[in-house]
Amino acid sequence: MKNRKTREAIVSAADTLFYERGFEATSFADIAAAVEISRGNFYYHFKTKDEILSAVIAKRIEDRRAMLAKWGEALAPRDRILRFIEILITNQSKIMTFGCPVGTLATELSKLAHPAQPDANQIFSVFRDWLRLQFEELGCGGRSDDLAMHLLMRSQGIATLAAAYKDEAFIRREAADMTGWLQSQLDPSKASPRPSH
Amino acid sequence: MKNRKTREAIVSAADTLFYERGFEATSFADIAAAVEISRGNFYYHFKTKDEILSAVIAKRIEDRRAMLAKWGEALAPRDRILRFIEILITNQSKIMTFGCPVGTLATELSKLAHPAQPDANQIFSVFRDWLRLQFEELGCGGRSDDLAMHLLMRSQGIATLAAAYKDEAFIRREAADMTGWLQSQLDPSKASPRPSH
DNA sequence: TAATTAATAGGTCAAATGTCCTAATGCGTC
DNA sequence: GACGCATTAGGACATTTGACCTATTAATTA
Repeated sequence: MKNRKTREAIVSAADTLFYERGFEATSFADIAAAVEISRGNFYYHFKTKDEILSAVIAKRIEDRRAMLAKWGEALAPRDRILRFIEILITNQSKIMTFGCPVGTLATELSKLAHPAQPDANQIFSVFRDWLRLQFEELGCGGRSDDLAMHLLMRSQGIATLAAAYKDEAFIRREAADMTGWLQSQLDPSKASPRPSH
Repeated sequence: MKNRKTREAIVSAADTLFYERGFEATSFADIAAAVEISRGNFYYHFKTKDEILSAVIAKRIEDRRAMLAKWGEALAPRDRILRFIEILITNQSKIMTFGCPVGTLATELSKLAHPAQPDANQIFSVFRDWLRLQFEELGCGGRSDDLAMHLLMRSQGIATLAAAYKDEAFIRREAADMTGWLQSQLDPSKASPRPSH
């Protein structure tokens, strides 16, 4: 079926455009042009803009779940968390240009009081729940969710400032500090009070 | 002159609306309605939307400068930084609903590739420079700017997650953790590796 | 091959938006 | 009181947007 292929192309293009320009700033025509289809064809697949948004959010959730599942197969819990921190380095240039795809969408939908806001938060929760699980496996018990939120918080803060200042060194420095923080949490005895500063 | 009064009312209303709904999502009509003036009158004061944006950014910079100057008179450097952290608690409910006014504007303008983005970043820099100055006064020397960025980073991360999850306890917990971090930086000997977690 | 469904193209529509203009009104000065 | 400038009102306009419709083509099935 050509159906699925076109549909996926639309969702993929919308995903990119929503990330790079924002949800509101992206129009039907923009997406249709990116996929090189007519607006009519577009309407055949998605009746409303909210429908595309839902599809994009679903795709993002699925993509992240798949990524984390891959890490789960190959890495130990501690290394999985380190890999999470490394995303900041890996996606450096995109983050410096467009910020964090998860955070910026959640923020935008929050301001628009958009009904899909809870769905967008689910993308956050994919990471939150996964991180909590890693900390639990590492024996952090009841602190695990707090630690997960702390890591998420740092990622969001780093992404926001990185996008504002376009400062590579800042990202690297804070990623290293995050790693130091992680070690101090998992191995309190060896912790240094000044990890990298 | 009535001129200035109307102008200030417009900028003030635009400031609020840009914060609560975002820049793009706020229309001329929205602002005019909020001030209860006609669009024609509006156009007399501001010819383009970008002109209003500039005025709003200038106002935000001025407001923050004034706030920080006040703190400078009454508080010691250390307490000034603590007061900065307290903003998160003081503005809790607004932050949980609309995020950080500084970060969300900078992010939005960044995505729109808006020419005023550097101006919006100046609001960030008001805090960054001020925080750096406090750390310098506290004898942190060359680390001062990094420490300032670290505090900004945490504020942004907390605001983003607070807006997503609307979690008061999270804000309080992370604000306390930030305070602990501050103490560990200013007074390394007494530092505990697990401030609050 | 004929019939039916899936998919695409392109045009239309009302509403909203940023921008601009002109006419009217207030208001201080001579 | 009359003049001139500052301010305000409200409408006009082109463009864009999300949404919708119908006609046409491609694909599948009978």
